[in-house]
Amino acid sequence: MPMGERYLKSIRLLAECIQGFERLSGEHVRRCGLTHAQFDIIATLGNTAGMTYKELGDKTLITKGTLTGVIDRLEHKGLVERERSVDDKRSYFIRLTATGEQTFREVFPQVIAMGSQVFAHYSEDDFAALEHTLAGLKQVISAGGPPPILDTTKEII
Amino acid sequence: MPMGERYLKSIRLLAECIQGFERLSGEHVRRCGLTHAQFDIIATLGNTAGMTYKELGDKTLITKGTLTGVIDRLEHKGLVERERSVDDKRSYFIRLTATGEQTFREVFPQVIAMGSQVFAHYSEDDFAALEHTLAGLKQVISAGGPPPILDTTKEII
DNA sequence: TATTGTTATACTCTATAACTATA
DNA sequence: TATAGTTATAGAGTATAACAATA
Repeated sequence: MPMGERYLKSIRLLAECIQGFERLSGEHVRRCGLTHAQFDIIATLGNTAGMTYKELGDKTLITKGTLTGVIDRLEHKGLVERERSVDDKRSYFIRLTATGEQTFREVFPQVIAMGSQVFAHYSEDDFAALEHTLAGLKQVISAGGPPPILDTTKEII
Repeated sequence: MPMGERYLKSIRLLAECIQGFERLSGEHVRRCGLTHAQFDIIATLGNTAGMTYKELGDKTLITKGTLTGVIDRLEHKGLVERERSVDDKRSYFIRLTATGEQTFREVFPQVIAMGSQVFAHYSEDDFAALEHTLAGLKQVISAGGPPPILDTTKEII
């Protein structure tokens, strides 16, 4: 294998892990009538006082034009609500309604329970190793290139 | 943190890694006028003699109804071609055309080169550690639960 | 002038179910 | 009867650009 493709196996594994996890969690999400994007929003807003479109878009990687549609549908379902920001009148705060909170508390634990079963046999060391390697990976990826120093001996985040 | 949520950090990291990687590779993919699903097909067909819809659907997790549309658009662009299977006349083989092969050889190396830069400072040990943890993760996820034995001392695949 | 969010457009993906032709 | 792929439907996500209100 050419050295330029050395990382491909990792990326393939990464993609397969995500696909697999989403396939498992997707059942619970869809059972509540939520799409993946909608669940992303609910999960992002859960346990917060709300945030602006800008923040929501940055966290979920949904562009503003698309976000309006997703929020519209969630608002129509009565799961989120818009409120004008006091500081900046161009801006809206989006937050979960009482119903939205309820959905969050129902769906999220189901996904958590499913994940808990998957990871039932992971030890503290297994988790630590997984987090350490993923944290390093995340850092180089989000930097768009290698970091100044890659210290593999301690936790990065 | 409740023990039931111990794995959430890993999943968040996993999702962020994939998001970050797709954000980087997405540029190259879109620059060639391909969508993510279309690139999946091109990448899956690359370096193969072709495969049936069933196989393509299984590998890319695209359901058959959707797959017809994706293949239609790729065929319309002249990147793939259908050919009736000899063994089973219900079945089609899908393979890259010469143009499709060319696109594969153009786009894929660009994504590879981008990835190579990202992973430039990864050592052989870094790759081994990453693959080992991801392989274990993939196994428990695809099994939908814990594996019979989780042997963390050797490579799983 | 720049930014926040909306609207409009056009396309793609998605799941689902009914359909055909083969097996 | 069961399977491979198509078609039809309806909804949802996506990028993009033009736009209004505000900063």
